[in-house]
Amino acid sequence: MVVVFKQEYENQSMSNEYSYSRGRPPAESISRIADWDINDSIIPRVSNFNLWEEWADGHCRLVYPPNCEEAKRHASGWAMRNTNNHNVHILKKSCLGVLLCSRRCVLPSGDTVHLRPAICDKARKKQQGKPCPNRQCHGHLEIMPCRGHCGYPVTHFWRHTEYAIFFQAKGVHDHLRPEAKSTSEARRSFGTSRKIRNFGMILTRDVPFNNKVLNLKNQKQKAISNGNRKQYLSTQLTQELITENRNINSGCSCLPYCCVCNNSRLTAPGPEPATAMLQHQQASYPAQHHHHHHHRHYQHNTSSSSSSSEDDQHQHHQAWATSAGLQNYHVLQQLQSEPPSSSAIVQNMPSADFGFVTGPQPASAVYCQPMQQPTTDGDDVFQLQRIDLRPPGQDAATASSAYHKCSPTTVLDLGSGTIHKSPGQCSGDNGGVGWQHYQPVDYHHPAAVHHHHDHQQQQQCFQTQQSCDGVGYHHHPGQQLQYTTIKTEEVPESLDLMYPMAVQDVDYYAQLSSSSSSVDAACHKGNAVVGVHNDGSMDFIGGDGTMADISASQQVIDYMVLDPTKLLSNNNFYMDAYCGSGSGGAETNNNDSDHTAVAAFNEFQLNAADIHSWSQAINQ
DNA sequence: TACTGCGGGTTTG
DNA sequence: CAAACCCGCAGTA
Repeated sequence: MVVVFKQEYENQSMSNEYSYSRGRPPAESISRIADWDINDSIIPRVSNFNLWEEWADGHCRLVYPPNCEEAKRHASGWAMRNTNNHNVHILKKSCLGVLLCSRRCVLPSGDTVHLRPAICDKARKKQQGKPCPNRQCHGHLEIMPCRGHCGYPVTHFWRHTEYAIFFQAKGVHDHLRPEAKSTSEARRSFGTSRKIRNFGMILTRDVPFNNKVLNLKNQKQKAISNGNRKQYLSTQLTQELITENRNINSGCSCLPYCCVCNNSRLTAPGPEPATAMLQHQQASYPAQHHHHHHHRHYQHNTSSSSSSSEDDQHQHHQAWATSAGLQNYHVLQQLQSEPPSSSAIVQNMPSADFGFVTGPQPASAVYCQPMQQPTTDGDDVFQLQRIDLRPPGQDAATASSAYHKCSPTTVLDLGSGTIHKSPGQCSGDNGGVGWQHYQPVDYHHPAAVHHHHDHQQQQQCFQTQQSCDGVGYHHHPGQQLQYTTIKTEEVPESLDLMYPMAVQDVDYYAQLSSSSSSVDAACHKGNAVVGVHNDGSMDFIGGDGTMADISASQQVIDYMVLDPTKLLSNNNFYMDAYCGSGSGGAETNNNDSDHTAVAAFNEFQLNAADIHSWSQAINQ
């Protein structure tokens, strides 16, 4: 057996400057493509390891160092339960899905419920049927099982060798990420579900700095019981956020939404229509890769020495650099009026900690926009993202509620840097009509302090490739990120966005396998387009999904508006668009509208659901 | 009380 | 036969 661990190391500056994008593994992590299988009789010895991926998703193979605590614990953000595969050498786990509200309630803030199922069967049974944490909802908790692997739960395999810990995942989670394990544990330590209910509402309404307090206990315990564990966690903090989710199908070549396997429920209306899409897209959303300042390779002697001040800053930025922060940005704004005093922190726990996902998740990726750090000259720009510096410029609640009502008045094509304006329509297919085009303004790398945001954003907003056999990640040195700052002059408050774009620096769609060509159309992620309302709400729009869009910086593109109301109320709306025309993605879509639908659907996955990474980041 | 790993056993395709 | 699944047990926190 020829074993080649394809390394995709970048030199540090390169990784800082160019490397982050959706669909690619962390630049400092080795490729998720490996010429080994967990079931191989002989597993190669390796010395280069992947960074820890808490939310590993899709078909992937990862190698962790033998001293990786998370790997040793076979940890995962997903709720994975042990499954007996009658192989003492390989530990197999299957996903339990996520606990959802039976009514799929959406809080005024836009939050939804996504609790972590208990691993223990008995405890899990007790969870089900309990009242929804949303006090104003009369629904009950129910399990949405994972069917991400051809109709069966996603499975994780762990295999230990003397020199490494091998991890292999099969399937693509078709549901929301559950709350982070640390959050679940913390909540449990808090007490009964009744408390949860109350907490949930409090937190959802208020602050995002929640779990910092919520997990104090946990942290204490960890620190006490684990010696230098704490320090390790600070390292982990970065690494966990580096989680990169994209799918590299080595076994099943089905598309995540239109699995061509026999059992895929996604090809037909499933029992959980209201959430299937939301969940899938959420699940497919990569954990955030942020903050290269803390990036490090996993070597045999992994260590961390972040200063407290660094950590503070790190956490501070991280809250905004992660999609979770984005999800809650409006909540943060509310919090702005109050200094984050300890009491406030105690009272205000983020919805994330209690299993809420803020906002219509499909569109939550849109929230990344306010996070874009502008050049320092724009006081009128990016007020939202500067909550740490000043009071918010907009009312979050307004933005959230308005989100459901209107389509964007301003749309930024993240791929081309073109800004489109419209009077605002509420249609899901009004793409392009009436939009004005603004030429992108190229601002090269802004202040270094924003680097992590840049990367974060890039990863968030570039769709990842998924479910394609053999995904190649190619870097083209010497090219730079392009930052596009848009200042809307006519409607100053309507939109100010800057978005880091990888212009021609990444070949997202290089296919290593000829077999992937048939699914190119479905796999390609086009330009991410974000619409921002005057009130701060935003819609999410996908590009046309063609490769040309990736590098084309100023072309007019096709796009469609993903109407959150459709996403929430009609699970099949975009699904139909996605699957209906392409035979489950198994055939190439040549029709432009199909491209649009496919791309839009894929882009739909771009949500700011990485609440857990964010939570943990805050914690640690 | 819950998590985790283990392993016997059953069901299903 | 492989894979998924159920169940109980033991150790641990």
